[in-house]
Amino acid sequence: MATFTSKDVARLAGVSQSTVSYVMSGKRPISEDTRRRVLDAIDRLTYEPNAGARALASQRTNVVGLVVPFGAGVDTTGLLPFIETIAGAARARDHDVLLVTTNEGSAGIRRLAGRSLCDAIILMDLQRDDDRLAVAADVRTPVILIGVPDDPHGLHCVDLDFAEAARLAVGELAATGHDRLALIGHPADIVERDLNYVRRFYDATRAAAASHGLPLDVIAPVEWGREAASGAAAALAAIEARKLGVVIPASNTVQPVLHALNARGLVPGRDISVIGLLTDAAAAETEPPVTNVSLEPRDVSRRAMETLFRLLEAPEPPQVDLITPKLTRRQTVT
Amino acid sequence: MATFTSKDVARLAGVSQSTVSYVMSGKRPISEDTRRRVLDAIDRLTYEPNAGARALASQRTNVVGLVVPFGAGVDTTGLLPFIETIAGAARARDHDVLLVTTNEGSAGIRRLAGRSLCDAIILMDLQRDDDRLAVAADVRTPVILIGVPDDPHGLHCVDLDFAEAARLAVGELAATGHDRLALIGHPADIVERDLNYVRRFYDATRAAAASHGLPLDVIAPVEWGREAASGAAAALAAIEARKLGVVIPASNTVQPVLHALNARGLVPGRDISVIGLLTDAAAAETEPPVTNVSLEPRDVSRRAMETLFRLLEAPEPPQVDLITPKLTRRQTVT
DNA sequence: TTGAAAGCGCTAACAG
DNA sequence: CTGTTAGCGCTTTCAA
Repeated sequence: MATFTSKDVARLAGVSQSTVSYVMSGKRPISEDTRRRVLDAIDRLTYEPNAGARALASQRTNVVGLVVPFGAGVDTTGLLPFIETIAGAARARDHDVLLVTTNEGSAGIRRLAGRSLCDAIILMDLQRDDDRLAVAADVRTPVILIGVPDDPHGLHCVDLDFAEAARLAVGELAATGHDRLALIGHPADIVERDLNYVRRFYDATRAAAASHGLPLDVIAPVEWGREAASGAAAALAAIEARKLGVVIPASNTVQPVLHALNARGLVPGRDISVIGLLTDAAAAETEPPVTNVSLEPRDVSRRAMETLFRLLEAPEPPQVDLITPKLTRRQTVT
Repeated sequence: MATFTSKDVARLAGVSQSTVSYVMSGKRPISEDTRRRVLDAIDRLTYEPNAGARALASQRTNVVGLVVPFGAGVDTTGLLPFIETIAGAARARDHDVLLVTTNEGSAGIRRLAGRSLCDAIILMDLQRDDDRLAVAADVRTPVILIGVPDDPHGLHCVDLDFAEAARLAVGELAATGHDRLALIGHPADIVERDLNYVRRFYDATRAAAASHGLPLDVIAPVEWGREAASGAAAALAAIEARKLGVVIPASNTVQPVLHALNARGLVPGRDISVIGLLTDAAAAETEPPVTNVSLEPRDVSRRAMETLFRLLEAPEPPQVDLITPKLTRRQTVT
């Protein structure tokens, strides 16, 4: 497969190179006749425009930079749907996705922007006070945050409304007559990284419990995996309550805790209630299916991409765009 | 943050633009003195070379294209480690990763190659007879396959040695005195997609069972999730055997089947033996920890990237590079 | 409605 | 050891 240039297309179609360009971009009117000849030449040669040349000339790469949390022991559960949705939305507008990992820190953002590797950047997995934000705000390339840091530095934010999620969970447990609540925390390294949504959820849970007049025990940190889950279950078993309701915001922790409770003879949905913060798909697959507040990465990602493409057409004042979660009753709350 | 060009650096350092380029690439000797001045200028301006311009001039993008299986209901379990390892290896050599999803089909490969978006492509999730292979073989950009199709079309392949994995599993069950084996299959859509490794594993399991003189029941297809796992457990329970050994190559299916067996009072590791094909990390986390044949995406990815960078320096005759799995005894085989 | 031509920012001969 | 210069393949004025 030889590789052709727009010059070859032009020659074959008997037009100038600029005409080929204009046919492709639609940026100026072209007679139906020449347009046909050009398009015909394009696919007879299976011509594809050279991305580097195009980027150089047009200052547009048609690439979206995506900074994802790898490496650091992250809650990676919901990550794939984010990536997938973002990639899909990008392709729908003839853009590609360049992947950068979080462990590069701000250097990754500098590189994406400095080298003009992409037209816009999506930043995930924000810490509450993230040093990458200063860089992100400083850079010419528009940056969209998935997550809401303490200070967004004038950047656009999109995220699930974690405070509302907490309110929904607590509200449901209050409405079903629980007299005491417990919150199962995240692993220590996640808490230490001070991820924005973790704190947002905890704070709102506390506030909601207080406003319902319910005592709240916080069991944290709780690492991933079986052992830690057993420990958490033991701690739950030790709580004195007429009717105890448990909230578990760490998706990965939900299933192990359900098992551990069962193993102690505390059947979720009968002896103890559990509400998890996880995707509907994941909630439907737990054993037993856990009543959940939705955490839908696809919705968040889609919204982020909409914002991104709007920003690429015209600048906009930054805003915080929160997506409302919903509660789905399954088998773990009575 | 204004953005500078190598001309600005040259001016500030009092040298020519080409000298700046050579300092960065190391492609010709530079006196210690000018090198210092240039490097100094570079970081005073926080200069970063424009990727498009560099690609255009050098015919090298410093980008690796990665085609990942999204969308199609894929066994997505082990995907993240692949991506992560590949991204890391790329960064270690100053390359970035451009993500393309499988559901674009061969068009994705055409685009990556045709637009010169990357220097090399890694293709995952191959079907045994994949229409993308013809395109991949036709294209100037080197392509590395993770997986081994029936006909590699002269492309480099890297993968786990699934046949050896099957032999290890069957051998272990034979050695521990099992008189009958069962293989739990994949979901129907995965089988229909005719993924290369699925067939390789099945065939080798059959052959190994035969060579040990052990009867083998194949229970397939088995969908993801609880219900299908119960069905599979029922089928296992119905098999007449003195000592039954089960092999489960679908990572996602291992845990649900273990639960389902337990629920029927068939305790894995006591009443029935189970060997899973999954990563060591995942195996250690199942309940109970399942004896496993390793499926280590990191090793495979690392190897693929080594091959890729070698190929970028000099062409090489294609080869099939199989990574040897190992068996780890945990608690589900007696 | 179309063409000619000037760059975009870099690399890599070629020349000294 | 370093500078000059000719492109890389595209987009986009400017002119017609």
